[in-house]
Amino acid sequence: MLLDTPQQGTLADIASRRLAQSIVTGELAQGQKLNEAELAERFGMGRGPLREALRHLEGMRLVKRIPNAGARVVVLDRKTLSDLYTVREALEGMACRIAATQMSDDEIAQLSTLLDQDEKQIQKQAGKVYAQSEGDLDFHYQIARGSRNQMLMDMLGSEQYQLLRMCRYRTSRNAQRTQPALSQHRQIVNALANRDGELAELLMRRHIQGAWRSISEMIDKEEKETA
Amino acid sequence: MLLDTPQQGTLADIASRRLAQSIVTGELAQGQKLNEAELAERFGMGRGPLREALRHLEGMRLVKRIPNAGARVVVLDRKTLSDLYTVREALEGMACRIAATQMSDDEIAQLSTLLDQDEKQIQKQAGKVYAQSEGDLDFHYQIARGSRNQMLMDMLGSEQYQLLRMCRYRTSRNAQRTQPALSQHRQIVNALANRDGELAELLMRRHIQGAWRSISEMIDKEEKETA
DNA sequence: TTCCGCAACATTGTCGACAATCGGAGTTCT
DNA sequence: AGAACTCCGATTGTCGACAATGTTGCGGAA
Repeated sequence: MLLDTPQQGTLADIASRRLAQSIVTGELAQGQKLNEAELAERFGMGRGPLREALRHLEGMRLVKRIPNAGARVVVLDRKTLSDLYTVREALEGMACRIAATQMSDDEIAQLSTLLDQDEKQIQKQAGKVYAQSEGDLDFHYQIARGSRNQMLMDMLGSEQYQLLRMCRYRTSRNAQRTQPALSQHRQIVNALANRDGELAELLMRRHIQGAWRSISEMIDKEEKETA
Repeated sequence: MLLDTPQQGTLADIASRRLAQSIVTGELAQGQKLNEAELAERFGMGRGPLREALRHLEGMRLVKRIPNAGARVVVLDRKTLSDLYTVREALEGMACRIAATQMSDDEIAQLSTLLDQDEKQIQKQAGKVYAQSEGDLDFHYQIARGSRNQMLMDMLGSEQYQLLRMCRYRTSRNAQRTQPALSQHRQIVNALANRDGELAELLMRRHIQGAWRSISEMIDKEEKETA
């Protein structure tokens, strides 16, 4: 995978990664209070590095800190997710537009190969998960890289995709949107291959809007079940 | 001003704000090494809170940290600024599109009033600075607020605008772009008043592209002078 | 009974000291 | 002379203890 960060630096960095992992996978529930002393002990470190990690996660929007009252795991309610997908639409649309002029033919071909692999995996798993899987994120991240825009890559990579993964862990059981998603990916690659940035941006934005509609419906169902 | 943060919380927050201010105004030069002990003493606090502040500033992209080697003020080279303006174009374009459907008539009217004030100030100051001034940022921030998208507001407010202000302090002496900028702002307000989100987005994107071209030329001149 | 205040507890915020690591000056070997 | 090695000072990373702040539950008064 291209999104994980195996290299281990300071304790604060390690704590940051471990916490991010726990939050994304749902091991730490949304809204859960994060006790500094407890976490520090669990990770075998002092509270200093852990506090720095919390600051970092706050910047990544994975936790919300309230002065003198501690940190809690962020809660992905409907509004927050809606906002997230809107921002993604803007950023990935732009990335896609630029990628159409900046990516090499080789990179675009690799992107196509990636989709072939995904398709095989889908058939093997009988349409289990795709738009919910890491393969999808790889596709999007490769396009972000294609923009050659470091800030764009940072924003999409280190913040947004973590939140997306978090959202997916929460709602992964349901949701079958693999076929339309794969088809849309193919269209996007076509536009990139034709160096049509405007079309590529349009398609990417539509793709993300579609993903949001799918997630949104899923949230509706869940709310009805819960109620 | 709507962008400053007068409320004082923990020492780390105070340090963060003071450092951000010093960096944005150029009091701390770009690329300058930030010594923890020295800064902690200057601010009259321990190194703990200061380190947390540095983590926070790293998240805001105002400083760059290298493990075991300290933190330095970010350097806004041509590529970084180019990336920044591209991201801004995407985000503010989206904000503008949504604002066209979400802002109240009253808010749009206030926006228009804001421009009137700016115009007066320009005439008084004989076209001194505008696209370089905080008035411009106010305009953009009001539109971000109009999107009703908290994530968008956070990104534009706490990160991007700080970098923009930093860029402006660096290049404020030159650059006269007040008239076209004001005119473009007026066009945008018109589109908002007509509830034409698509046009508003287009105009905002052009406006930011124009701003980047202006900044870019300025950087070119500076480089020639320096060389 | 219910609401308010107060006190004891739990948690966060801060500091100073110690350990680990990095960069550089001086030295030595080829 | 140039390059690499080594040691030393400086700086960052980490920890444990203390202070400040929030929270909780108990008891008393209306």
